[in-house]
Amino acid sequence: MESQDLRKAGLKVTLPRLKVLEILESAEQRHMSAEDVYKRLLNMDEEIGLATVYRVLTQFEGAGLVSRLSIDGAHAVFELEDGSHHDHLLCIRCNRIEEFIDEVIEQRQREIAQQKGFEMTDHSLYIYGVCRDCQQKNES
Amino acid sequence: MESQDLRKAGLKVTLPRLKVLEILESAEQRHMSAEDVYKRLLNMDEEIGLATVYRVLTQFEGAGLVSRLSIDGAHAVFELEDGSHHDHLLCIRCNRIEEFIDEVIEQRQREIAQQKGFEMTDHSLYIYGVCRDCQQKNES
DNA sequence: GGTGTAAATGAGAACGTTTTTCATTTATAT
DNA sequence: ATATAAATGAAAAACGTTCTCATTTACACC
Ligand SMILES: [Mn+2]
Ligand SMILES: [Mn+2]
Ligand SMILES: [Zn+2]
Ligand SMILES: [Zn+2]
Repeated sequence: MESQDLRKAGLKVTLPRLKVLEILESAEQRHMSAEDVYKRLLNMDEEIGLATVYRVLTQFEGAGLVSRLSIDGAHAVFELEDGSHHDHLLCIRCNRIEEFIDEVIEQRQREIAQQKGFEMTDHSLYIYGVCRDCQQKNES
Repeated sequence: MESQDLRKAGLKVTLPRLKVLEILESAEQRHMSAEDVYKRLLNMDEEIGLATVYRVLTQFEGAGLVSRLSIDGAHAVFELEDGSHHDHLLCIRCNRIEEFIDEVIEQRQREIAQQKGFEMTDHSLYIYGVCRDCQQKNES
């Protein structure tokens, strides 16, 4: 019952919020843009505006239910927050997104921040490349 | 003589391009947004449009003369390309930007890409935090 | 179950950054 | 000097995202 998640987050239980949560939970793609979510809503014949989708996703972010990736110049994408930090690998051909976590990198980042006198609050790491599938498609 | 840099890059030698190059070379801040460059031009009483500044910076990027940082949701910032890759630390209070390079992180990234079957083409790493100066200003 | 109130929504306007369009100007090869 | 392709300025458009404001809705209380 997702209603509890919403109430716990101090948000009223409304149809747009339930539907957006449902989409994020059942999507085959874990990382979705606001536009992706909006299109899915249209397919489900839900008359929910794009502005509402943005609002809801932003509120979910504030409530810690989702996190937002700000990839380069592209759209922001959102994913359900599962409490575990991770970073991302992106295919520049097909936009596939893979996740990874590397403690060595995490630790080095902390050391670099300390060495430069920074109190680290966050970091953002994206590795770009061509995924295995896209490499094969390109063999000539 | 910056004209040579331009000609080498296959770009005609024009006043806007010379001025933008000059600004990037003499700026006290190594990282500048298009707007920053444009404002500097106005101060120098050069009547160069913002669209031209964007165009020139984008061409310089294509020619390998400058590189573009796409920081989170903020403006893009540009810096003169010196051939040496580095990553960035950003102060979330005063927007100060510091540079660093860490071979351990670079190497781990290569390993992660390989492990996931990606042919790595690029990466982007930003560490966010509060710089030393801004920490002191906040002591209560 | 009604009622009142604050919160949430939809539609479209506004936003800030960046790109495009198009008529005019300019650099450069001849 | 001339011709031609490239570069420019100004304004409009594009883009993703946020805001405004009139209307609707959730839900605390009776
Ligand atoms: Mn993820
Ligand atoms: Mn730099
Ligand atoms: Zn791919
Ligand atoms: Zn600072």
